[in-house]
Amino acid sequence: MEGTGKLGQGSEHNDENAPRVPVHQQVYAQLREAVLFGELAPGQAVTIQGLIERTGAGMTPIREAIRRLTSEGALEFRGNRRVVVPMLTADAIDDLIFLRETVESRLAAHAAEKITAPDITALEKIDAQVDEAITRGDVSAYLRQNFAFHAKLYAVANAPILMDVANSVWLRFGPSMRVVCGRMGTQNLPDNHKTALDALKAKDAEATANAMREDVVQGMEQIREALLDGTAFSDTID
Amino acid sequence: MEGTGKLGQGSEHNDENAPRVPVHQQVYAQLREAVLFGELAPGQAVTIQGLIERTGAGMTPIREAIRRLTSEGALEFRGNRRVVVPMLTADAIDDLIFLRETVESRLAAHAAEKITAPDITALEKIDAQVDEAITRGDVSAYLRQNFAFHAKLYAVANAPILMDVANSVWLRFGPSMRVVCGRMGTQNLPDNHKTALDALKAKDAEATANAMREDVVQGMEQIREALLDGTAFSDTID
DNA sequence: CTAATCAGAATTTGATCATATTTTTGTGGC
DNA sequence: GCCACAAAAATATGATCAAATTCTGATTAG
Repeated sequence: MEGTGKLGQGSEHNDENAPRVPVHQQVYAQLREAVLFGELAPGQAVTIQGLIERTGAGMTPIREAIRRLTSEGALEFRGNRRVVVPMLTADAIDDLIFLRETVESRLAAHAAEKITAPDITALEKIDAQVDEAITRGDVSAYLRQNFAFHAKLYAVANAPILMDVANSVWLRFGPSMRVVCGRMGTQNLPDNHKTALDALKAKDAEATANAMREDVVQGMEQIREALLDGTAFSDTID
Repeated sequence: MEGTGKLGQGSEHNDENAPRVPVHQQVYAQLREAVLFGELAPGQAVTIQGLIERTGAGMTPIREAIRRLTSEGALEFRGNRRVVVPMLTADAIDDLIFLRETVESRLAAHAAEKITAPDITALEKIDAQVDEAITRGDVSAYLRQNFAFHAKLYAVANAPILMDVANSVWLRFGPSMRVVCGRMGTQNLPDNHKTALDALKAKDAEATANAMREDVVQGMEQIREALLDGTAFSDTID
C-alpha cells in the first residue's frame, strides 16, 4: 500500500494541461474528507506538526486549511491553541436537526424545479451504490455514497449560500455519524431516496422537500438517541 | 487621526496580564469589520499585498484571515487568485432572507427562554443608541449598533452553531446593506426592537421570534428592492 | 493616418518554505 | 507539592519561486 498518505500528484504521468491544485487546497480537501467521513474521532486533537508529517506539506498551507475547516465548523479552537474535532452536545444536535430540516428541504425544492434527465440518472446511479453499501454492511461506503447523493442534489439546486450552510452542517455531525453507524451497522439506516427520486421525476417541489425532510430527520434522530444514551461516545475522551 | 490603521496594541502601556491576541486574529477581526460594516464595497478586490501594507502584518497571518473570511462567505474566490467582496445576486438575496428569517427567529426564541434582567438592560442600552444613530442620520453608527443588538441577542441564545450561520449571513449582506443605507439615509430603516424587548421581558418565545422576523424581513426587503432596481449598485463594476 | 489588436517584457501578486521567536507543556529536582 | 528548566509546538517574518496581469510598442486593418 502507498501508506504514508503524502500529497503530491505522484511521479507518474503528471497531467500536463491540468491547472495544478495548490497545496493548501489539497490539504483542505484531505482533512475535510477525514472529518466528514469520521476518519477522525470526535474529541481527537489535530496538530499542525502532525499534519506536516502526515501530508508532507509545509506549515503555511496547513495552517490555512485548518483555519478554513475551523470556520466551517469541522474543527474547533480549544482554548489555548489546541484544535480538536468537536464533540456534539445535546443542544447542538437539536440545532443541527433544525438546520438540516429547513435548509435541506429548501434545497430539495429548488432542485426539483431545476432538475434535468441526466441529473436524475446520476442520482439513481448513486442511490444504487447506497443500497449496495447497505446490503454489504459497508459503513464507510454508505457514508460516502449517501453524502454523494445529497451533494449532487445541492449541486442541482444551484444555491451556493444554502449549500455552504448544508455542507457546514454535514461537517459538524460527520464524526458522530460515523461513531453511531460503526455501532449499529447499516441495517437501520434511512434511505428515503426512492421517494425523493419519484418526486423529482414529477418535478414536485413540495413532495421532494418532504421526502428529504423525512430522510434527514430519521438519520439525525439516530445520532441524537445514541448521543443521549451516552454509550456510543463513551470511548472518546474529553 | 491614528491614520495608518496599523495593528499592534501601540507602544503605550502594554497591558501586562492581558493574554496577547495573535496577529492573525487581529487581522481577521479588522477585515471582518470592514466587510460587515461596508467599508469595502461589493466587487472590490482584496489582495494579500494590499493587506500587508494596510496592516503591517506578515503574510502568513493575513492568508489565514483571508481563508477564514472566505469560508464564512465574507469574501469570495474569484478565478485563479483574485479575492473579492462578493456581489449579491437576486437569488442570493432570497436565500439570505430565508436564512435570516428561520435562523434568527429561532435564536430569538432561544434567547427569550434564557434571558436575564441584566441582558435586557444591556439590550435597551444598545437600542437607545440605535435610535440615536437614526435621528442623527449616522449610517455607520446605525449599522454598528443594530448589529450589536442582534449579536447580543445571539449571545443570550447560547446556540453556537446557529450563531455561526447568522454571522455568516450578516457578513454576506453587510456590504450591500451599507450601499443601500448610504443612498436612503436612516429614515426608513426598520426598528422593531421595542416590540422584541417587550416580548423578551414577558419571556414570550413566540412573540420574540415574530418581532425579530418582522425586523429582519423589513430590512432585507429594502436591500432586495434596491438590488432589483439596479440603481444602487450601478457604481460597482464587475 | 488613426485605432485596434496582439506579442513579449516588466511588474505585481500569490504560493511555499525555512527560520526565528514566543508560548505551552512535560518532567525532574528540591 | 511546587518551581525551574527543557523540549515540543505554535506563531510570525521574510526570502524565494512561480504565475498572472498589466504595460508597451509595433504591426496591421479600416
